[in-house]
Amino acid sequence: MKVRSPHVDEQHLTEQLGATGLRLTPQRQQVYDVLRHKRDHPTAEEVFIRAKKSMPEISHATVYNCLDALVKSGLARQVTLDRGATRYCPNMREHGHFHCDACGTVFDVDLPAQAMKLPKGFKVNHFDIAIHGVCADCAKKK
Amino acid sequence: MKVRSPHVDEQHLTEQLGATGLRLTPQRQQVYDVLRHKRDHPTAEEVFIRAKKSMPEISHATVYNCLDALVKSGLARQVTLDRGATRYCPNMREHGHFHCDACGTVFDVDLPAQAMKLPKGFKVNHFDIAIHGVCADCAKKK
DNA sequence: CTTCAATTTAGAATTGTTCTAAATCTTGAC
DNA sequence: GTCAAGATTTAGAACAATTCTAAATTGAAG
Repeated sequence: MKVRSPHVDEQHLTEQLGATGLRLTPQRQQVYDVLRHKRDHPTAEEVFIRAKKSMPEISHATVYNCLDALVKSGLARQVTLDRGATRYCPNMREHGHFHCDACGTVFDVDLPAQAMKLPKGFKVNHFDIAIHGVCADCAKKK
Repeated sequence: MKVRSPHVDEQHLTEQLGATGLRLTPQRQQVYDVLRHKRDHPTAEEVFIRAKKSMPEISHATVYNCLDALVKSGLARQVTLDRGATRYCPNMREHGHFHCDACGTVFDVDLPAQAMKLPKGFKVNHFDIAIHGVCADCAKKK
């Protein structure tokens, strides 16, 4: 009998990963905990640095592997703004990302875009929508 | 007296670049022509290869410089999907990008997202909205 | 406890982008 | 026109982000 649940949502993690044919490993747990702990849209490098604090042997490649596993299993999302490094976000609710051109902070904002719900005082310069899916031709082929 | 206009929108280009304090150079013209000629959202590398066909001495760095100049002047947009190379798009109309997960093609699609206007038969897996602007704190500071 | 496949690891390799310093081109002042 | 000043281009080096590789480790199933 398990008495403690030292990590967030251990069972949920196992289920989601399992459904994609992946295992829950200590490293994946750790990476997920890092994302949940501070939701500031860290890059893979930042996740690596944070994860090392309580798991000093974790490697770069593993962080990328874990982030990919989480994304594939629907536990996290990639956020790509500009040309810089990809960022990661454990918020799976439908939402957009507001990037402050001045301070660089990335905020989650509500959708839909019709009248995009932004916190008071925010000013939009421009926004990009990227949709992923399957085009008509490819859908037919399958 | 100029008799021919060998390139698309030469005057428009000069104006837009000029407004940002930049000059219209043969290289910038060439890069812009490449983007306009085949609107398949090429990466900087692809633009480089195409531009070389009629301007063999053009360099890598110049292509990046030109693309940045076009983006800054509002003549093209960056499209960042996933972790790969940034793509470029000369369509300045408000629109989103549909990435086919099967064939990789990137299609322009109409907005707004309320009932996102997709071509018939397209299937959406997920979409990301990235908004750029200035947050309330930073707006106050200025 | 053995076997097999999945996962992790360190570090090398690759890819995409930016930087650097020198050469070239433009523009405006004369 | 000529010249100086500044912008732009160039090749290649440097850098940053990501992926790959091969060996070691781990975990699950029999």
